[in-house]
Amino acid sequence: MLKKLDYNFYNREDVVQIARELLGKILVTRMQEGFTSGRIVETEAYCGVTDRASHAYNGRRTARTEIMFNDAGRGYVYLCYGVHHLFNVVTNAKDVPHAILIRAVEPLIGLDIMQRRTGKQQNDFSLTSGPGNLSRALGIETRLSGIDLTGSTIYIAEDGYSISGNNIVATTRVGVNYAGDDALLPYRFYVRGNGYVSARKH
DNA sequence: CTGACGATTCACT
DNA sequence: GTGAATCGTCAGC
Repeated sequence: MLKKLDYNFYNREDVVQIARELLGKILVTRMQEGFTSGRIVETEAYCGVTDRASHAYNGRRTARTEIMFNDAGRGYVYLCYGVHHLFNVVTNAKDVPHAILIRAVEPLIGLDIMQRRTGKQQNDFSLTSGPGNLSRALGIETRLSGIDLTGSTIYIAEDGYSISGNNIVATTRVGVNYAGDDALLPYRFYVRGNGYVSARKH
């Protein structure tokens, strides 16, 4: 049975620890097309004002990033390369702009809906591998940015499944070379051996 | 108002 | 491995 993660899960200080804990949890969307869900197998932590890789680095506060300065438990969705909708979870207290990028899930429910949304002919790993692909499969778009993750449209739940520490790989984040030394931080986590983990499996 | 560019993906060589 | 797609965002003028 599913138990939705509540405000107290998101409203904690250690964004890196939360990113690790999100592995094995279930991301659910309930849209017009129906119910879809997938188990989270890859995440990245973004540590706000002190993290050069974060959109909120150095307190950069704009219309787009404002949602990260909001209270915990919201979704932050933004458009990347004009094409891809990337889904993040906002954590920690109001005015502390921590966020966690969900980079890959393993599909659980609604495979037919996911295939329809993505137009994929086959059900291969690419269906929900990578932040752009999983958002498309689950129907997540930028217009949903700011959504309350304790609501019923998008939420994350646990079902008792857990991943042992030695099956969690910690490594550097993808596509953040511009971040100088912060690009070297081990803020990316994924499930060892899972086929849905996106590029650069080391 | 303008220009540069991105927490990516995919087709093609 | 390389390059194009594609457009909202944001700094700078």
